[in-house]
Amino acid sequence: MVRTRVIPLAEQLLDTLGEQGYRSTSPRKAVTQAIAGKQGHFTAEQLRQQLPGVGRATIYRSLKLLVDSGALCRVLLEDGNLHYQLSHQGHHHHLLCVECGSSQDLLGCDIEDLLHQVSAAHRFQLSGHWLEVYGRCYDCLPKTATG
Amino acid sequence: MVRTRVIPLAEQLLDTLGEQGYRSTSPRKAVTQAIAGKQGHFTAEQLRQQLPGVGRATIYRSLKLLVDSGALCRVLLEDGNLHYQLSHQGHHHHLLCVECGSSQDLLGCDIEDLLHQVSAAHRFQLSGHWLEVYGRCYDCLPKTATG
DNA sequence: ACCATAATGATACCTAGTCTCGTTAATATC
DNA sequence: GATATTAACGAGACTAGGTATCATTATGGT
Ligand SMILES: [Mn+2]
Ligand SMILES: [Mn+2]
Ligand SMILES: [Zn+2]
Ligand SMILES: [Zn+2]
Repeated sequence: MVRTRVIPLAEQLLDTLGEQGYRSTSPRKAVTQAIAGKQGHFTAEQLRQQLPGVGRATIYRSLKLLVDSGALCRVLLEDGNLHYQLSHQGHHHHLLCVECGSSQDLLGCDIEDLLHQVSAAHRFQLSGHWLEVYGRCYDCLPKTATG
Repeated sequence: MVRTRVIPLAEQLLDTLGEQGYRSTSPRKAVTQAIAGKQGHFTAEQLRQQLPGVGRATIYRSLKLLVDSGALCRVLLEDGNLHYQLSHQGHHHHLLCVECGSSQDLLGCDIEDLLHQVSAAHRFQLSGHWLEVYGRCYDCLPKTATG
């Protein structure tokens, strides 16, 4: 009997679903394990190729559940492609490197406050927003001042 | 001979393309006229239905040219659908009403400054961003304090 | 008027995602 | 542990939105 290593985070994801009444099925175990092992953001298609035994509809259904539960966040790349990424906190945004594709969480940003202010000025009742920030991460900056 | 009314803005859009070396063709005239007559945002599909004589590829090609030239901006609705809208100024953002679908340009917003600050704090070289703001416009707010 | 070629539209194709529906398997109850 | 209920599954058809191909047409320069 092979002892498969269960990543704690995967169990946690599954538990989150369980608390919402969703059953703990083996496709969901496979999906949550695969996601828990991911470093950066990924597409549904990548996940699908990694889990050929799981049906396509199930992949998409699981992603939706995890996004709705807050465990995953959607990331819109500059090229328009939608990726997914583990969400370690609540609502937040990403600094996406157009060079290496890495993403950093945007921390200590009072964009919400700013949006509330300007919304009020426009007599607009703010209910949500979508923000993505593109550029180059530190590792991808040209290291010297001249080319 | 029918005298079709040419909307000045349509000519202006066509001129913009002309300055970039693109020919003034009749499909492009049809597209720019249709767009010039639009009030709010619209989808490629709506434009296509309005112009059954223009090929689908041409609709998309024209939209791309106009976005690239800065005459149109893309607007991402909360449901994920991509719309287009005349761009009266340079880079800017929209307050999108989830009730009536209207959009206001977000003015006097120093989000760029804020993003530069926080990017610098993350040692991130900012090159672009995408922001959409969702909520209710003044007309769609409940008019009284109680339900 | 003529020419080079940009632009077009019909069509096939593609990617990402949803829907349907008959089958399977997870949980609750006994 | 057996049974019943029904959530969840997967195969596959389908859809929306958009792109690639390519033979034909129309534009703008001379
Ligand atoms: Mn994140
Ligand atoms: Mn605008
Ligand atoms: Zn990078
Ligand atoms: Zn409204």
